Amino acid sequence: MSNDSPSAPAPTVREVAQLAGVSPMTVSRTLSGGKNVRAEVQQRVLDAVAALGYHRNENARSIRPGHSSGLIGVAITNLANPYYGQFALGVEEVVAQHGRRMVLGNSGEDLGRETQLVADFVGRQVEGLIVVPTGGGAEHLQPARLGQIPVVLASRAVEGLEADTVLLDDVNGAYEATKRTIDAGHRRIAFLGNAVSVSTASRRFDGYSRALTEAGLAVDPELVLRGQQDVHAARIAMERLLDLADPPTAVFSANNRNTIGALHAIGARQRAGALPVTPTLVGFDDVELADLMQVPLLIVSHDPRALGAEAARMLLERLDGPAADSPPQLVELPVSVGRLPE
Amino acid sequence: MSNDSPSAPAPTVREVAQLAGVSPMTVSRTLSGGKNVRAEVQQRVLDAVAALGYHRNENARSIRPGHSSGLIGVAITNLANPYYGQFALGVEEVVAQHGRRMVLGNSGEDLGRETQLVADFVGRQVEGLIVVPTGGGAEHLQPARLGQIPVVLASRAVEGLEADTVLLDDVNGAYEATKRTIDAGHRRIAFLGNAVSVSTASRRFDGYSRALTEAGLAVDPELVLRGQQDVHAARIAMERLLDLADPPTAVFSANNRNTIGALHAIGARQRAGALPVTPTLVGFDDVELADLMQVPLLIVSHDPRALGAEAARMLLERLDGPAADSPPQLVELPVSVGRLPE
DNA sequence: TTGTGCGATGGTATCGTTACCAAACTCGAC
DNA sequence: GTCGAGTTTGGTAACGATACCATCGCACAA
Repeated sequence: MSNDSPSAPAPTVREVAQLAGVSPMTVSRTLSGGKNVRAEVQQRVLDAVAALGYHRNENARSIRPGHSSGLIGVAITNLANPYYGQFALGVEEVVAQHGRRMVLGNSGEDLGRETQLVADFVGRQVEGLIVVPTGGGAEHLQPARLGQIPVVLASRAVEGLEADTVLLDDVNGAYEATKRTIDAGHRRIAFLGNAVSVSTASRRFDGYSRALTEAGLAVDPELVLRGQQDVHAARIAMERLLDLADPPTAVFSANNRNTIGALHAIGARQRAGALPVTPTLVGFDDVELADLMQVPLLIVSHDPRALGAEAARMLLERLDGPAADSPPQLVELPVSVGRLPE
Repeated sequence: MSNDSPSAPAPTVREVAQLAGVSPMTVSRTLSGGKNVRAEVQQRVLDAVAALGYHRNENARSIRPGHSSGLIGVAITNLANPYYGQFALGVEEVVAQHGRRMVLGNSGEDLGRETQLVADFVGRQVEGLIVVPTGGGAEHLQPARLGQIPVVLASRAVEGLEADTVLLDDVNGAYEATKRTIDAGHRRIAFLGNAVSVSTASRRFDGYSRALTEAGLAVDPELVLRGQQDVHAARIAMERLLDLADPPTAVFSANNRNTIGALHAIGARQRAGALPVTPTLVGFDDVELADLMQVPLLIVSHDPRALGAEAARMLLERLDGPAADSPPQLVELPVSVGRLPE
């Protein structure tokens, strides 16, 4: 009902107090529960709050001793990947249940941006950090740099950094999926992966190669293509595999970007009638619609939302839990390996 | 190098000053550019900052007059939808370029949570808001409630709210796609849509029905199914259409959730060999892999990242631009309508 | 030598809020 | 009517950072 001047600053507790005819303290008390304030006075205060459109200044509150900001800083690598949208959702849901808010930044797989993000989060007095590390550097996450702010690493580990970490069971997922592919009779199984420096990529490669080795199969360098960070690069890599003199009969893809790229390459050749034998695709991460493709498919599936939720839970345990000083924990969430068709 | 006590509070400018043997003012000056501070003193200060792991408290800074928080509040409806991940990415990129940070909240299509989110953002002194409104209420976004904080509505408009708005060209996109479907010979074209209260849904329905009407076709209530908010509901709706005595030869789907659900329904029947005629699918929003499906498909595509970027640009124009008081603007971003196969 | 001007530095007050203490008031018991 | 206990209210200081003004010192010109 009231818009004083065109560029009035936000109203303060003082102005509310004046309008209600009380002291600022009474306003403050009313807004934090109303203990020891007469009901009639409370009503006057609340009316004044509504009339002025007053909101407590959380930043001012947060500089007072004992009070904290209620912010959780989240740095992820690629918001364009639906996987990380789900991850962020899981984080958001859990922290919101605990009265916190999420500040989200996107590093774009760039260590410099990640470092900047983290420094900014700290300056904003976040209570804790959840980071999907780009890898390639840990300096900016060391406790000496962060002071008392706890950090949880999600999805990827960082060497040389002691911190709570939540991962997927990458190694076993990749191992199990590759093993089932071998059991189905495949002998030439290729590998498509993202950047080697990313810990998920190397863990999944480890599972893949362990399964091959255990079955007495060699890891053929010709069939291992790594470093594809987006769908386009993955498609080109898959085309290279299809063009080999002796193409693989199955392909293990280490993440959903690579799976989608591979499906595009396969789909294009199918339509062109230029694919004598359709390779079996084994992919880590769920892909919407993948189950409808005309390609034999085995998915190692998991729930990124649960991953985010678990990271948030670990962080809140440090913040609110009793054992805030316990040693860093490592949690590996299970993945589920589907079944190959027929 | 230094971790005093197990639970030391974050160091303050005072402690840095003491360690460097200067006054807090000199520290402050050094950290904001170093004007009028001797180089040698600056170095001492910077050493002390590094030794203590000091970060300026942005919250304390932000309560000083003239200084603002650098935060942009973003409320979206469904982070699980890849579309909104891309949208958030567009926002983040643009605001980061302007030295701001994004605080992201997910409303889950719930007006109560949206209201709470917005109030919280205001309390945290965000400089501006970007909201994808759930619809069904505008009270919490009225200028009287927000004070001087500018708001940009994205993707969906809100009736009775004067605010900058950026939409897609929903009506024309739906009209054009429907028209091309009619031109291709289809006469029974169904409609699958999300909640009627969502403005995109009704705008796209408008375009659909206008195209039908102009072609002298009636909107058949039997063929219009609305209110499907997720993939599962959409699949069931599509199955109902397929079960009709006289099923549609084409289906217009108003968003990607409905498109994916419809593809699942169609795909399942195709595999079961229970689909005499595969209907043509016309869908708003891009869908990864949709182009590889064995279904005649026409996509009305657009770039959610550009939508987010545009919303951020409009907001920053209000904040930093010269014409901060100009009347609310409405921008409609173009969509691109593909071509029907053969 | 004295004066002038400028660069370097520190003291103080302030932003919005609330913890702490003191003061004023209410009510019932004697 | 007086006292004490409990409730309600307000004043003051402090959180961390910095704008503003005062002060100090130095170099150079007269």
